[in-house]
Amino acid sequence: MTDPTVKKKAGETPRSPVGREGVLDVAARLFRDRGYGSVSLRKIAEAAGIKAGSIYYHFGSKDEIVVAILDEGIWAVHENMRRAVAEQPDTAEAAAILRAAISAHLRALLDVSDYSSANVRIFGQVPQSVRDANLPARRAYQAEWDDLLTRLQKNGALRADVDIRRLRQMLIGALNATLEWFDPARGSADVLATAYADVFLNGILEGKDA
Amino acid sequence: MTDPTVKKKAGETPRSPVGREGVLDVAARLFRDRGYGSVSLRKIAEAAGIKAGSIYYHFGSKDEIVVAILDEGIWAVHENMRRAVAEQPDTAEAAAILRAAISAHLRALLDVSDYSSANVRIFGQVPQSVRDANLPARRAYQAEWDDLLTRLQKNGALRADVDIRRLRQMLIGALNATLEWFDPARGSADVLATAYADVFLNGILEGKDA
DNA sequence: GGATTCACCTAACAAGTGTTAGTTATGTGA
DNA sequence: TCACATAACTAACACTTGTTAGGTGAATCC
Repeated sequence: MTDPTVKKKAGETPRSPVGREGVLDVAARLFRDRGYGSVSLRKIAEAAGIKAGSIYYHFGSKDEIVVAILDEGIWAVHENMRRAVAEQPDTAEAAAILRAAISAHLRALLDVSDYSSANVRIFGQVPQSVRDANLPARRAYQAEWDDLLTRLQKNGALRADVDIRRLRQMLIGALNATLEWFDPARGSADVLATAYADVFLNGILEGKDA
Repeated sequence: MTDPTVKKKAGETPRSPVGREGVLDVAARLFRDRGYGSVSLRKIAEAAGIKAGSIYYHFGSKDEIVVAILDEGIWAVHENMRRAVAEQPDTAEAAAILRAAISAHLRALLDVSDYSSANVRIFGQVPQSVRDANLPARRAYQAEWDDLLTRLQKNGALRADVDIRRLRQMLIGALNATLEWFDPARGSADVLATAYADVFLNGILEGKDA
């Protein structure tokens, strides 16, 4: 009577495995929304549709999950930003290159990657050992920005008197802060990126730009 | 033999009470450094030099502590910023007023108040009910900024095409983000405020300012 | 000097924490 | 068909969590 090739009862979803990736996806969103200390393995498991103990099939500890999320988060912004800059034509002006980088960073946080937004929001809350594990990736991304800004300054496009390291901290910090209030229903990440670039490039005082 | 007016044994500090304020001071610093979910009442109590149960003499719940810290934090920045603007002479230029406000906000976070920095860092992690309790204070402070920026724009000092609400979010967000990396050993909050104001007022492109 | 108040203490509670060990059902390759 | 790998499961562990009830010693007031 019952087809032997169909093992599931009617009405049951085939129930494909959640897997390591599914756990990470769900955990990244929870960490981003509620913070590191407020998210337990049982909450992650429940949101993923499995039981807490099962998480240890994929990960050795809670911190291992967090490190994986933090690393993937940096990788995603880094890749997004690097590609956007590389895609600019050789003839591109300094302003256009900077705009592309700003937009890429912002879109990674607000549109593309839950991992990137999770990284920004929980990095300051995780144990020191977890932070340390994520530091190399962070530093590599910062170096990418420093290289770009230094190049533009040497070309004479940026003021000579701005400290590159501090400028990078200001820029990334300002962009990351959008996570605190950005509402996709109120405007796109792209429009926001343009507004940020306008202010950073030309300032807000009347009558100062070309 | 022993003086009856001296009740403590020699070597013992008079042991003045920690009190409500002492608990709040210690809690604000812990919340700021470790995040909301990672700080238990027992950790607060230990840091304050009392036992966990004793906290309930001063507060009705953990959330009551957090709300008190968040409110005090906004009050401190708000007061700092309002005073700095009010102290500007009537003849002050728009740029000078804005610089004063920026500097006041930044100093409140980085120098003056552990409560203000705690607010910025944990607001996004606390339960909805706690957030709601702090919202009126937040909105009042935001309105103060919006008023200031609108006034400067009407005077023609700020570009007419910048959206005030978004500019305020950009400004406060950028300044708040300094908490993530600021190191007092590397430079004062005042110097940092000047650098931020320079960028926001004039931008970073070469050859654009007066 | 007795009562009261202040600021703490101890001890316990039920619920939730990360983690481990052992088990089970499903699918795949030989 | 048997062996194995995959991806879960259950049940428990020691510990931590916010919170409560009741008790204690010192200072203050009448």
